[in-house]
Order: sequence, then C-alpha cells, then structure tokens
Amino acid sequence: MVVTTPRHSGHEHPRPRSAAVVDDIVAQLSDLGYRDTEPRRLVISAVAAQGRPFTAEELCAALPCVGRATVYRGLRLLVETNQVCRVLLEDRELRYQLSHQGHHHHLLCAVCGASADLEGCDVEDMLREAAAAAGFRMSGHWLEVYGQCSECAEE
Amino acid sequence: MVVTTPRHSGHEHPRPRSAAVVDDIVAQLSDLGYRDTEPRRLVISAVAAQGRPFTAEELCAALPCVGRATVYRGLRLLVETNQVCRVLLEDRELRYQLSHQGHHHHLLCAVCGASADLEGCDVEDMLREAAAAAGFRMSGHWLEVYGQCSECAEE
DNA sequence: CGCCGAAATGATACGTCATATCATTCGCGC
DNA sequence: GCGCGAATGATATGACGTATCATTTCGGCG
Repeated sequence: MVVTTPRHSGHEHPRPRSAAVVDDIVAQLSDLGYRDTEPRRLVISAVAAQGRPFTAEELCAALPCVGRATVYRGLRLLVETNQVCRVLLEDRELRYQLSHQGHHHHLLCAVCGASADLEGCDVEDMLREAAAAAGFRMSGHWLEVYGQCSECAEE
Repeated sequence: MVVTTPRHSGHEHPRPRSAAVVDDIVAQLSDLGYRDTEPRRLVISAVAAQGRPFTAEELCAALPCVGRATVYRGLRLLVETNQVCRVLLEDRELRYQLSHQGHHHHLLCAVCGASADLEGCDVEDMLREAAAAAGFRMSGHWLEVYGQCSECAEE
C-alpha cells in the first residue's frame, strides 16, 4: 500500500476541503503524542468524507485497505479526543459523526438519516437543577432527539 | 420515588409483594392475548425481584431453569408492553427495570448503580420547542442522566 | 374432560459488533 | 541511518442478541 497523499501545497490542484480537516486533526493528535500514520490518515479522511452519521462497519467497508482493528482503534481515538462524537439511534445502533463544536445534542431524522445540532436549548442546567432537587449530583447525560427533519416532514 | 400501594386491604395470606406484581402483569399480558406460562411468570418474577437496573444476562443467570431465548423474549415482551423500561449506562451497557409510571427518565448513580426517576422536569416540551425552531418534528427522544445519588455523594 | 391448533419454549446455530492478542511494520527522535 | 516503542493487521475471542425448528404447553371448544 504505497498511496502517497500529496503533502505539500505547492501549486498542485486545490485539494479537497477535507484534506485541510484531516491535516488539522492529525496536527492535534500529533500534539497529543499520537503518530502521523498512513492508515490513521485514511481513517480520518474517510470520516471527514461522510455526509451523515455513519457506522464503524460502514467505515470499514469504505476502507478495504485498512485493517478492521485499525479502523475501530482510530475511531475510538477520535472519540476520545473529541474529534468525533457518538450518535445513538432509536434502535440502539451506534453511529459516529465529526463533531463541529463542544458539547451538543443531535436532531436525528428517521427518514433520511441526517443529523443536525440542537441549538438554543440549555437542557444541561435544567437537568442539573431537577436532579439536584432530588439530591442527585449530575455529572453527565446522554440525549438524542428523534423525528423528521424539515425536508422529510414536508412529504 | 413512586411506591406501589397494596390494592386490597383484605386479609389474604401475606404473599410476597412481588407475587401481586407478577399477577398484575400476567393479567395485563393476558388481556393482550399473551398466555400465562410458567417460564414467563418466572421471568416476570425475577424482574420484579431486582432492586436496581439489571442486564439480560443477569436475568438469565438468575433463571438457570429458563432458556436464554425465553428470557430474552420475555424481556422484550415486557418492554414492548411498557411493563419494563430500558436503561442505558454511560458505557452503553443496556439494562432493564420495572417501570412504575408512564414516560420518565432516570437518574443513574455511577457508584451504587441505583436508579431514581427524574421528577419535576418537563424536558419533553422544551426539546420539542427547540427542535421545532429548527424545523424539526420531534417524535421521540432518549435521555439518561448520570452522576451520584445523594447517599453516594456524601462520601 | 379430552382434543386440537396456535403460541410458547428451549437447545443450538448463527450473526453482529467490538476488543484482545501478538508477531510484524513503521514513525520519528536521536 | 538506528533503534525503540507506537501502530498495524490477521486472527481469535467474546459479549450480546436473534433465527431456527422440533417439541411442549396453553386454553378454547365441543
């Protein structure tokens, strides 16, 4: 497997936007002491190329040249470093997605599978207070919202 | 925390409280056309005997005389009929618990594993509105709250 | 009460998803 | 270049849950 991705931005053709994302993530991982390897880049690149939440198996299928274990390890690393967030579907299927911001929640369309971030809703504080009222010290939570996105709802 | 009150004040012989719960659930299943079988009662009885969220495997272990498939089928039936609710831990482990009321959410203690119901918090409406603001039609959601219960937080 | 069809059971095979193992390769600092 | 330790990948392992199918059991009915 000797597919060398262009490393220099000389006057080559404009690289796909995802390349910048990949470089960025690789740089961040590098800061944390993780090496810059070919398979890792391939995984990150494939992640960045996904348009909507994807499964680990889909990623494996998209990367036939990368070992299964490596895909799973890469994915786990990205989750641990908050580059990728986990998405839980109603049937408990686990999917992944590049995370664009800090903590947030997803609006998941059951029809087209798209995902949008839930804005303008500070569930956090509300939950923390309600929990505290029961003497419970909240440290985290998991929230997913299911339904239909605006486009799919129109039909 | 909702406590089930004894339904008859009569002077029947004091059966274990769980027996009443089992009978009640069996009756409800019967109304829906599901048969009253020995293995099923055993499953329900074991479910009712659990003090806190349990896994399907724990239930299997507690019921060595009942086939694995039957335990899983029984559990699924109870979930479908809303007698039992599913609980998702932070590590994505799936547990179950008798549900005492309609829709609700859980406060899950990471230390002792206990579960309490989240009261006085209408996340529902809040989420629905926030979602609607994004043109999203919410149909459901999944929410779990993690932390420490009052007892465990004291230490 | 006993019969019978449908539902339920249980042993087991299977499938999926994810991690563990471990010999080999490779990045990267010296 | 050199070498150490991280990373990889083929494979085994294992957790978890469902599908299959022959057999048993429930419960309605004559």
